[in-house]
Amino acid sequence: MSDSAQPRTASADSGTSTAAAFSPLYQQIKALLVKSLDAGEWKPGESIPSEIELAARFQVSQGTVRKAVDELAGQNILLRRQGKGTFVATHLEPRVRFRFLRLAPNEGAPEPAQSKILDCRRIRANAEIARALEIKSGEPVVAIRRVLSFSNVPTVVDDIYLPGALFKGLTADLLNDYSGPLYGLFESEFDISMVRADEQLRAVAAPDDIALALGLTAAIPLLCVERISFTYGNRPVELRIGHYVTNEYYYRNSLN
Amino acid sequence: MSDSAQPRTASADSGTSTAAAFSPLYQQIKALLVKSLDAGEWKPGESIPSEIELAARFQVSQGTVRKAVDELAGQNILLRRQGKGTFVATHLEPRVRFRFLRLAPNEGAPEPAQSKILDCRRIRANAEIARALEIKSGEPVVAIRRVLSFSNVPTVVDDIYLPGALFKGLTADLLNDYSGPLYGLFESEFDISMVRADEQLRAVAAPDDIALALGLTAAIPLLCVERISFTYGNRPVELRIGHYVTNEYYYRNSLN
DNA sequence: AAGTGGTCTAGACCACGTT
DNA sequence: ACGTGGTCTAGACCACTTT
Repeated sequence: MSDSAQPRTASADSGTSTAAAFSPLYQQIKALLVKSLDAGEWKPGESIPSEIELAARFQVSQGTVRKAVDELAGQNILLRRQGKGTFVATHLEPRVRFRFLRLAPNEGAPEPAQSKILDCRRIRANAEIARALEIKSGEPVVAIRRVLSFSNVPTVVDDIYLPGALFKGLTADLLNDYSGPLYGLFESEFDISMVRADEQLRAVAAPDDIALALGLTAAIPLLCVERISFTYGNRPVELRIGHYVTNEYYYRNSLN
Repeated sequence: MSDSAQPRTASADSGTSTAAAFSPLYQQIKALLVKSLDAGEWKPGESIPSEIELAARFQVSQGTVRKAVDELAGQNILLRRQGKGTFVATHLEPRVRFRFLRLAPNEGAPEPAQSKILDCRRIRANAEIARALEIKSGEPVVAIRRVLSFSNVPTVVDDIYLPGALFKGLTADLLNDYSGPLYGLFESEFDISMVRADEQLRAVAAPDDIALALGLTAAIPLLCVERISFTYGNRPVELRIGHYVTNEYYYRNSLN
């Protein structure tokens, strides 16, 4: 085997416009890996094939597979463990949990949250929900309201909206019977992995119903967090509007 | 030259405890590069030597230099430009500006902010400032208050605290004569590059003086952002407490 | 044409975990 | 001992920018 280092050009010319998009081999491998993940070939928590096996499967060198896997590991989609293998990230591992829950106490160590479901019903998407989930207005949506407490202090009210088509058997009973992070339930019961999220943060006066759910007597300022979560391929699968009490807790962030 | 792939072990045993910390070559190179950046060998905006030159200088292969540079580029400390070279990141480039200013308008495209200095004086560090900046209580600190406006709407009040020892000639006049991002001024006038920051976010009722500075009539909820900024080597060099009006703007964030 | 970073390969060896 | 990911090297070629 002599030189075979030429990347296979990914996309054909679309006819009209400029040059064909050049796509490096490792990007193509990366896309293939994501496709397999999306198809459920490897489930969260499981290991994917070794680099050598993947190299053989895709007919590229181990180094090229490595670069593809490196990027997916950098996006926290895969998890490398030296000596053991490469694993599909899961929200059931404690290590990953605080990636999406950014509340930390002003003092002391973080504690696990207790969740209480206040409501779970099927509604039709209004314009805002439809836009966020990229579905049509009027399509079915599961609407959940829950309270998160730390050390028995109610701290967060989340309003969660999920595409009905993807969450068929989701009921209040199922939610109540489950303890652990919601995203873990979504993985194990509905085969939906949350991979990334965008958030918009604002300070607002507590709306009446939220204040009530939190046991607040006045409309104190709350941190309003509007989140859209995405699964593989940047497909939005959750809209979540949270209201956080930020007296004893704060939202932590890092700028790089 | 045969095999010379053995990494030079970085640290000697400290005597007491367990095995010597293994440090890969590229990490050592990375540390050397940061050291040079910190020493001002290459200034923000300038290019660093080519990979081939660096490989010769450090007596390693180009691939090892590449991995070190890759990581620094991933941290936004360096900036790679194909065909041109590798450059030291600078806050004067528009591309980098929105990395540290996370306010985006509810509608429309982001606009540049106008800054107005309300105050600039030298004070002594109280306990909170001293802890954040890792200096002693009572040491000199530059305290700045400014307002940021978008389209002439006052939106942010920042209280900024800087170690006096590092910002000798910083005066209100200097700040007023300057237009552009503060971090750009810090780079060009004081040789201090902001590389990373940690933030704590809370919703608070507007304090009186802040409300006054923003032209608010009532104590509406504000987003309070407490930021500690770091230069090379994780040395804290700025404490900044911002209060944001989040009616027309929001704080954007991404979770990965 | 020359120089830069970007991709790809092949092979050696190291560190870690399991068998 | 073996298999996994992690590091390091050397060399070829590609893509982009400047001379």
